[in-house]
Amino acid sequence: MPRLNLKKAAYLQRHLAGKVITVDDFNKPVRYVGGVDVAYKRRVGIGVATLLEYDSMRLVEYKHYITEVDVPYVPTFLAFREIPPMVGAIERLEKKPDIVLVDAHGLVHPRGLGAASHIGVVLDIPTIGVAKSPLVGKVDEDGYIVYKGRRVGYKLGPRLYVSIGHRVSLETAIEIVKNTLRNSVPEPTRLAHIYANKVKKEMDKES
DNA sequence: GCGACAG
DNA sequence: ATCTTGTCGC
Ligand SMILES: [Mg+2]
Repeated sequence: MPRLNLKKAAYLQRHLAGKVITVDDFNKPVRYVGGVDVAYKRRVGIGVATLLEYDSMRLVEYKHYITEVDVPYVPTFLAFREIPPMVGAIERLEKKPDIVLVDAHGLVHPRGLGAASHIGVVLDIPTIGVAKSPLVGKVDEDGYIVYKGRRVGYKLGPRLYVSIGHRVSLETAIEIVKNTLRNSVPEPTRLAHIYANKVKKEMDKES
């Protein structure tokens, strides 16, 4: 059942954390921004990836990927639960996003590898972590999330925490997320969340 | 050792 | 995140 060896999982996270790139390394100017989220129906995960035009925040396309999820949710190990459905959905996109917003933390993590960074390193794509609640660290007077003496993220709102995922600097990540806001909520992940739940409800009718 | 703890 | 319908209010 719980196929998750926390000992090995933590080791893998520390290993991959060393591969996280914290400087801008993506196509500029950004044309397409992606967003990913996952909804669940029992043990079935429904991952959704959206792709929007950066300048207009208009949805261009979105795809979903359904897969069985046997890994339980364990704080700081979220990636092992959500990466499969998220990756499946991202790979189904016809166009490729220049950077992807992930509904989770990136560098704001005990071992420096939240799900947003984990996905970025594994797929080698630029990512940004956009979480709705804190995980670690303290917010200083300027809004930066400080953890172990390092500025790992930024609190953009009461329910919005931004952090480096992969191949992007914190300042650039903050700027990009700001440009995707609609009523204080990142549009790419907001839509991914909505579509994931829509697919889920379709499944409810049947089973 | 105790408590916190993304989604 | 999920379980779960209707209902109050703009
Ligand atoms: Mg989510």
